[in-house]
Amino acid sequence: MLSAASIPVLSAPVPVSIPATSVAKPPPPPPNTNLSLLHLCTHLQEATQVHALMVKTSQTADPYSAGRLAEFYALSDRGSLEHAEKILDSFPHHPPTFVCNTLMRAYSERRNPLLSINLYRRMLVDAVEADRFTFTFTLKACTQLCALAIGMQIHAQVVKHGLESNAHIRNKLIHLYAVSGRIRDARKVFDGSTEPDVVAWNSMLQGYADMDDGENLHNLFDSMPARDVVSWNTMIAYYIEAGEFEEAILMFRLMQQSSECGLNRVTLISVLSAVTQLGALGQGQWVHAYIKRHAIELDENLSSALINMYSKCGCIEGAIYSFETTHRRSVDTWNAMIGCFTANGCSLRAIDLFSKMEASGLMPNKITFTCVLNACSHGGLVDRGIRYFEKMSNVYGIEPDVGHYGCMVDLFSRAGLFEKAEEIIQRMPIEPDKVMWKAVVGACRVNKNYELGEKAGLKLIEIDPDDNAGYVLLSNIYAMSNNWNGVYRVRKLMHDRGIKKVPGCSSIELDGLVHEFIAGDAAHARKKEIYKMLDEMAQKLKRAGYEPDTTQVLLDIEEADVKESSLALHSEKLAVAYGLISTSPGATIRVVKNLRICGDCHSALKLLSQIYDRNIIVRDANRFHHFNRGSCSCMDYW
DNA sequence: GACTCCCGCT
Repeated sequence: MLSAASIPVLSAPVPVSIPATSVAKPPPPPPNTNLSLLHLCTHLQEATQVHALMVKTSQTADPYSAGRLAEFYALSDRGSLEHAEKILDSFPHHPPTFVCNTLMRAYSERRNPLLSINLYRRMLVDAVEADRFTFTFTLKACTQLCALAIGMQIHAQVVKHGLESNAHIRNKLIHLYAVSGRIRDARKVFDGSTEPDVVAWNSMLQGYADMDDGENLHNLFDSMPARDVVSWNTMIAYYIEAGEFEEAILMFRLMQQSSECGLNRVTLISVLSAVTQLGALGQGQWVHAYIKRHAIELDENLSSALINMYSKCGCIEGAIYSFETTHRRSVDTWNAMIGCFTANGCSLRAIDLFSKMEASGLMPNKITFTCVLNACSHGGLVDRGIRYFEKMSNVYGIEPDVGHYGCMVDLFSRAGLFEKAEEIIQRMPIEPDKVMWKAVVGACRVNKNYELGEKAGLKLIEIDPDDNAGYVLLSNIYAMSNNWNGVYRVRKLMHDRGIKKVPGCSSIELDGLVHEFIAGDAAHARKKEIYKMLDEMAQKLKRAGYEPDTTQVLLDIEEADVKESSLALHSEKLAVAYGLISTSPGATIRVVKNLRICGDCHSALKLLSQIYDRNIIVRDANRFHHFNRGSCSCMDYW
C-alpha cells in the first residue's frame, strides 16, 4: 500500500534540472531523480512504480541504473529476488557485471549458493567481465557449498586477473581453504600476503580452531599485531567447542582485561553458553548484570541464551525475569521458557505457558512440542501428553520426529504402561534411536520390568557399541534382578571392547570458581573439613532414620566392593558437603552432576535439605532436582 | 556502486 504522502510525488515526477549551457568538458551525470526516489520507497509496489517510470524513459537499459534497481530489489528488505532476476533477464546477451554481482550476493545471503555458481558460469559463457566483487561472491558461495574444486578454479581465475593481493578476495580464499580442511593451503595464501589484515588473521584462527589444532591456534593468536572482537570470540568459541568451559570463561576475562576491543552480542551469547554448561549461576548473573548495566537490548537470541542459562542453573525466577523483560519474543524465546519449566519439574507451568503462547498467536514448532511432551512425561500427565501429541499434527501440521516419538515412549514407560510404549515403537514410521531405548531402560529400572529392560539394554548396546551408557544401564538391570551372571557378562564385554564407564563428577560454583569432585575425591585443598562435614552429615542422617540404599552400590559396576562407605563418598555428597561449609546458613546450594543422580543420594539430599534447612538444587544429566524441606521437585518421579 | 572473519542446539 502507498502511504498518502508519497502518492503525489510518484504521480508527478520532479522535473530534472538540466544545465542551460553546454560546456567543453563532458558534464557530470545528472542527478537521477528516479534512482533517488527508489530509496524512499517503503514498499515493493512503490518501487515497481518507479521501475515502470524508468522503463518508460528507457532508463533501465543504462547499466548503472539497472544496477541500482537490481541492488534495491535483491538486497533491501523491501525488495524481491524475482524482480531482481527480471532485471538480469532484461539483458539476455551481456548483463552488466554489477547486476550479476548483486544477484550472486543476494543468493549467498539467502543461502542459495548454487545459484551463485550457476550465475558465474553464465557470466563466463556470456563473456561478462568479472571484477574483484565477482570473485568474493563466488568464493563465498564455494565456501558455503564446501565446493573446494570449483573454488580452486576460481583461485586460478583470480591469479589470471591479477587480483591475488585484494584483501577481500584473499581473505575469502583463506576462509575457503580453512573450512575445507586445507589448512596448509590457507596458510600459503596467508603467508603470501604482505600485510594481512585482522580478517585474514581471524580466518586463519578459525581454520586452526576447526582443525582442533590448539597449538597453532595459540601461536597465531599470540603473534597477532592486533586482535578484534572476532579474534577473541573465535578463541572463546574454540574452548566451548572443545568442552573446556572454564578456559572459555578465562579467555573472556583476558579479553576484558586487554581492553583491545569491546564485546558484542556474539561474545555474550558464547560466554552464556559456557556458563550454562558449567551451571555457574554467579558468572551467568554477572553477564546478565553487564547486559543491564550497558542497556543492551534483549533480542530474541540473547534472551533465549539468558533464559537457557538461568534454566540450566536451576534458577527459575531468573529465567522468568529474563522472559518478561524481553520485548520481542520469538518461538525460541517461548521454547526456552517452556523448556525451563519442563527441566525444573514445573510441568503444569510449562503447559500453562504453552497455552499462553498459543493465545499470543505465535506458531509453535517442533521444539515447542518436544518441551511440552517432555513436561507431560516428567509430570506423569499421560492423557494430556496424548492430546498434545495428536494436536501437534492435527492442528499444527507438524509431523512427529524421532524425538517426539521418544517423548511418548518415555511418557508411557514412566507411567508403567509398557504395552503402549512398545506399541508406539512398533508402529512409528522411524527407527527407534538410542535416546528412546535409554528412556525405556530407565523406566524399566524404576518400574522393575526386568524382561523389557534387558531387551532394551541389549538394543542400546547394539545401536551404539561405543557408548558406555548401554552397558551400565544393562548391568544395572541385571544387578537389580540379582542376575550376577549377567552383570559379569556385561562387565567382561565392556572390558573386551575397551569401554570405560564415565566417572560421576559433581561441581559447585563459589565466588566465581567452579570446584569439581569425583567420588572419593581427596584432591581438594579443604579436604579435611569436607570429610569432617561428611561424617557429620552421615551421623545426622542416621539419626533422622536414613538407611543407606546399598542396592545402589551394587549397580555401580566399578565400586561394587566398598558398598556403604563408597555411597557416602559419592561426588554429589562431596559437593554438597563443600557447599555446606563454604556458604552462609540458609544459602541455596547448587550442584551440577554429569550423570544422573543416584537413588541413594536422592533420598539423602531430601533429608539433608530438611536437616540443614537449605535449598539444594542438583542439575543432573537429564533434569533438575530442587530439594527443599525434605522433598524433591521431581516428586521422586524420574 | 558493494564485499570478507565470530554465537546459538534436541
